[in-house]
Amino acid sequence: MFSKFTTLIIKNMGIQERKVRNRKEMEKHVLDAAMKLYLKEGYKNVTIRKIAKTIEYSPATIYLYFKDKEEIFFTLQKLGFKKFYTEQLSVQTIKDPVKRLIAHGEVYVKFALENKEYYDLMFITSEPVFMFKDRKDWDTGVNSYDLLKQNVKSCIDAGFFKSKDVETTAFALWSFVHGVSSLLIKRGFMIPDEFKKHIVKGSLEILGQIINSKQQITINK
Amino acid sequence: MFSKFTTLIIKNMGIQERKVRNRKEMEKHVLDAAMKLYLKEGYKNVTIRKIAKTIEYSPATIYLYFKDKEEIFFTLQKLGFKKFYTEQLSVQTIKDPVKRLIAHGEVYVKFALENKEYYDLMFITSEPVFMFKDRKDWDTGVNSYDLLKQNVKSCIDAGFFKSKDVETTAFALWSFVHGVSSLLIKRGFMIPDEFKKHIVKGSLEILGQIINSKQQITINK
DNA sequence: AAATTTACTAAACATTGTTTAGTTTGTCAA
DNA sequence: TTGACAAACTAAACAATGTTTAGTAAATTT
Repeated sequence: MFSKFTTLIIKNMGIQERKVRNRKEMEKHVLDAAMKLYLKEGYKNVTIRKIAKTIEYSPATIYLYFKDKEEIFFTLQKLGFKKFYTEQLSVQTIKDPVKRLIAHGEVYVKFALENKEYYDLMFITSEPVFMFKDRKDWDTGVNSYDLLKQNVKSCIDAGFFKSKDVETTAFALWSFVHGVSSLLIKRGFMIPDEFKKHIVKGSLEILGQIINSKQQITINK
Repeated sequence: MFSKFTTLIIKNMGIQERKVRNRKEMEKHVLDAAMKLYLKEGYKNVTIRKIAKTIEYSPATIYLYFKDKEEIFFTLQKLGFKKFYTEQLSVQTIKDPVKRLIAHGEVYVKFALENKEYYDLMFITSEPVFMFKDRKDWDTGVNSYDLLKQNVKSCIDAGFFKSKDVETTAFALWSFVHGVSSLLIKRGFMIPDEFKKHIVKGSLEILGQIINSKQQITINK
């Protein structure tokens, strides 16, 4: 009876685990297919039917894994925020507050330009109209902004920046890196390719100047 | 024979003019209806059928005035650029280059926040996938950017800014005001309303600091 | 008055997201 | 192993979309 009992549990658990695994695999297939289609021709190109054809299932099956099309994009967005937050954490090892904040800005723009589609979904497009019923879904986004404010505060505490208003300064810095990123992503065609690197570099130098502002004034060249 | 000839022309011209007038009126009706729907619930809410119902014509009629839905939005975009350029021109009366450039930035953000939908169509959304076959369609956009570069150059010539690179500096400034504008428009819900004015003001002060950078260093408080 | 052009529309088409109702397959107690 | 049950999947249909076609009625020209 003991063996029978255990085998039952073991069997159940094995099956249950496989089922969870299968479900996650299926979800991933859908997300991968959606991202692939989005990459190729944008939001309009991502149809449930095309996703279904890509993963070789019927359209109806997709609705067993995602409530609707919106949820698919919302999930992709969440994945983007997760990756984004992880990459941003990497700068926290830098001790010097100014260097850290500058690196933070660089990582931000780097992420945006290396993950254009994610960035688009996260901060530009309004397509997957946000589902902000659960605040926790927005968590990594909030965490990222908190991280920025924390790093801004370190600089202000160390005597940098003209203003001592953390909130406003953080917003201004965010605006700057977001502006650089989104213009390059959405209006990149306006700028010749050979200029782009130069422009990013130049913009980041200006970012450095903003952060360093107070210090440089006292130096008085 | 003379009178017959002239009356013919006059008659034709009257009819022709009325036809042109009618056509323009109809186009305006369509555009107004589209904008009204867009305002209420965004791009997804603007359907040809709803526009048709609003203006009390059949859906097919709309296709006599616009090639497709895209062209409707493209036209709205062009109207936005026109308004945008006109408003920006107003700062050109300011003689002092620094004051002029700061005012330019203020007018930019002001336009964006007062014409959120236009700004969205012009610089954020990718929905009306751009029709850039004719460069002239993009003219007022280019003019606006040229205006900015001109104003940046005046400041650089007058000894402001750390960098002497007009192209990069102009892009950085554009990034900044675009970042402020687009974040407020698209992610405004993240910021309590009572902070918004404060944040805009603070950001514009930072903009002023960037522009004034060289000057302030030599002053050395 | 006849011919022609213009302004308009009803009806249809293909494509979309999504639901329903049902089938097939897998799981498990007996 | 078998019969009941649940899980996984799908064909077919639905309503809404952008757009086209083929045609009508009115305005205009000849």
